Amino acid sequence: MPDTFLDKDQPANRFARAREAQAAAILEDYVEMIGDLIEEFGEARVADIAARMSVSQPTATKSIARLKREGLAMSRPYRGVFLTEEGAALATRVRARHRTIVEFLVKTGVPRDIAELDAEGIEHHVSQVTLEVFERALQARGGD
Amino acid sequence: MPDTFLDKDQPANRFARAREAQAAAILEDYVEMIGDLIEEFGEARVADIAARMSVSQPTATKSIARLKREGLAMSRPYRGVFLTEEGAALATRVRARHRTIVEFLVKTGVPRDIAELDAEGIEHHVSQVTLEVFERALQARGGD
DNA sequence: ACACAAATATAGCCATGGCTATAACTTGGT
DNA sequence: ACCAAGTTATAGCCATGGCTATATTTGTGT
Repeated sequence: MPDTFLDKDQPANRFARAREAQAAAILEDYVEMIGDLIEEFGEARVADIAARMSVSQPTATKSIARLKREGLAMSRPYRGVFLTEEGAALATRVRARHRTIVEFLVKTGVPRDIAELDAEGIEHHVSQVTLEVFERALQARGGD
Repeated sequence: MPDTFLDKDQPANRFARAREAQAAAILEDYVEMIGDLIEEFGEARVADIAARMSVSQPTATKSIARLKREGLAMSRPYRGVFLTEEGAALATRVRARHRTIVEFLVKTGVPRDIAELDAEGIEHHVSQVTLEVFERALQARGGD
């Protein structure tokens, strides 16, 4: 079980911690989305990644380069992007976490479409402990 | 009642939305902290701001310059930093929101210290609707 | 009054993550 | 086989938010 989602060292104060989380956020988002695209289409094209992120194609290319540097993705020029084992594992964890948060918010009373929007920002800042609390809350009043 | 916390236009997709929230986050953090310092010490010195943000003094100075550009703070060279009316109002809202989120997490079962840490990242991504849901949840099981 | 210490500002560097414009490569159709 | 269209890469720009090193200003103590 992962103790974290993507971090190397833990910072001193809460602001520094939030900054670190933010740095990981984009990587997590890309990895999750690339996973989605591969599942849907069998491959992730740069153009599709850019469209889904609402970002220009060169921006997507640049971020993908960073993913590659970080060992989360692989690609050859002019070909699709694929995830490494590590990237795929991260994608799985990120997706599960996203779902947990959305479902928790919905159960709490937040309309689903708003829960989806909020979860996108929230998910990168929820600690493992809090995530487990959410999961337990879901199971507790789960069946209804 | 504010419909938002700090935004000019609402973006198309969830990732774009999260990016916007992130851009506002630092301003919100600084404004809240400057408010805290003024309350505690009667003024907010650059050095104290830097220390609390765990950031170098020049970095704090640069961010303060941005606050001034955005009309949230005022200062004269080598003097303390103060909030504009708008900045003070934002600080109040941000502080209330922070407290709501922490209390909600605590009520849900998250240890307070962890709730504090998580709230720091989460708070900038919680919509008004979700915040109200949290407030209602607190009132509902509030007294215990 | 002045020197020195402390605080703030400035200069200049870096990486990230946006963008547009353009080059290079792939691919499909004739 | 080749050309056009579509896709990806590259170049080069900008703002943000980090940093260190250094200049400037404030203010304090003798």
